[in-house]
Amino acid sequence: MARRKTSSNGANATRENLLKLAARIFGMQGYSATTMRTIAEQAGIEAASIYYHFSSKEELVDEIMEDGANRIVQHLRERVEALGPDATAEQRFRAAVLGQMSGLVQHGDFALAHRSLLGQLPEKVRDRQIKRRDRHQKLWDGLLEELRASGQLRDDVDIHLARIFILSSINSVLSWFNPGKGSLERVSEQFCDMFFEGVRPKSG
Amino acid sequence: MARRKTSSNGANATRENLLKLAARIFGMQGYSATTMRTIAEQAGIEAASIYYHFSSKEELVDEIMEDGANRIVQHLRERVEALGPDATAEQRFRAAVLGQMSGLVQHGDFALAHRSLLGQLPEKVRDRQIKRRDRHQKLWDGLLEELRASGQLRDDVDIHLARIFILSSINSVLSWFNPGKGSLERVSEQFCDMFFEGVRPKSG
DNA sequence: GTCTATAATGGGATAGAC
DNA sequence: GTCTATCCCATTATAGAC
Repeated sequence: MARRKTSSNGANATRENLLKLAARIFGMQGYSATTMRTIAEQAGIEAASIYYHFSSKEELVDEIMEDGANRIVQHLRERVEALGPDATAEQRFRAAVLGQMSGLVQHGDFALAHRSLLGQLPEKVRDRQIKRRDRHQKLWDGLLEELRASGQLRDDVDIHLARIFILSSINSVLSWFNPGKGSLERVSEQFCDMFFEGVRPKSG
Repeated sequence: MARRKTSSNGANATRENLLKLAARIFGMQGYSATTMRTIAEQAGIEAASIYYHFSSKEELVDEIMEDGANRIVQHLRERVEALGPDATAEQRFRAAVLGQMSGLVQHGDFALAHRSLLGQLPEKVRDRQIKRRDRHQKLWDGLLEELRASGQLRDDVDIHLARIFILSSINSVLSWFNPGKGSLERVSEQFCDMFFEGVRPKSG
């Protein structure tokens, strides 16, 4: 995926392992509360050994943020594009909802880390992630404009508010969804149904 | 509001000031990254002086969490109960949506701190706040059940998912709403309209 | 590639003067 | 009620052995 240091295979395996472990711990405890010692302990090595793989705590967290965001956006894009060119706007929208949800859940450690760390980071790392988030929101605005062009979005609905409305719900799965009981497909379908039809009975 | 130490008026003013300042800093930087020295600096005193008002960093953050949650729930309850006993379920629901939103915005520092700190706290403090959140969710489930009893919530809509759906959107205002441009009344109304009617045109 | 040892810094908290 | 001075400990990061 990303650039590698000059090193053997064992080093890269350790590196990947450190990224995953660190993502989980950063996500649970926050940036400052997470120490290099704690990460090292989980990995079964000494803290100093981490510095062979990452030059600093900041570089480690930077890579976690990049990696996490990349994985989820890529997951979402693949799901939408897999529909092919003949899909309707609504089909694409529904695929995007499920796509983002399943991306968040599948890469849960990175997603949790990304969300919980955003506010707490060194400035350079944070600025890059905020720009990335803006691009991601534009992707969603595009999906909603397609929806409007195809006659599935009322004229009096504000696109930005509609995007906030659906994205808040999608992203909330991180805080409560339990893969053991319940399926994401069902959650995604119910959210989309509420989004399109509302909750009020038709013969109210 | 809460218990006071035996002290003069000046002490309580300083204490309140410390709570507010600390809430803002905790909310921005997280629990571990926020130092007693930083809080003291913002308040124009020395770090050691904080310990006259609070016995520890943990007690300080505990009081911020309690205070923040109390303020917002009370604000919401007042808005709903001000409607009187003859209000419809939908009127009560819409008042609750706007009530929670305006509570979050008015007590922004405490609300932000409460949200961003929840995962990072000493166990005892966290457990109490999680129980509080559960009670708050039951309040919303109650509002939704009233809605169903009054025929305004479709039978195939899951109450828990509907609660997550609307609460995620409400709570998101903390991350993006700018009181300078736009009114909460309008946001609340649009969210409620989308929630009840959906975004699809009636003659789709 | 990982270790031990350690440097340099900054954290929470306390003692006691004023 | 706030200060100065200080204790003790944890942190990031480096140096150099293996």
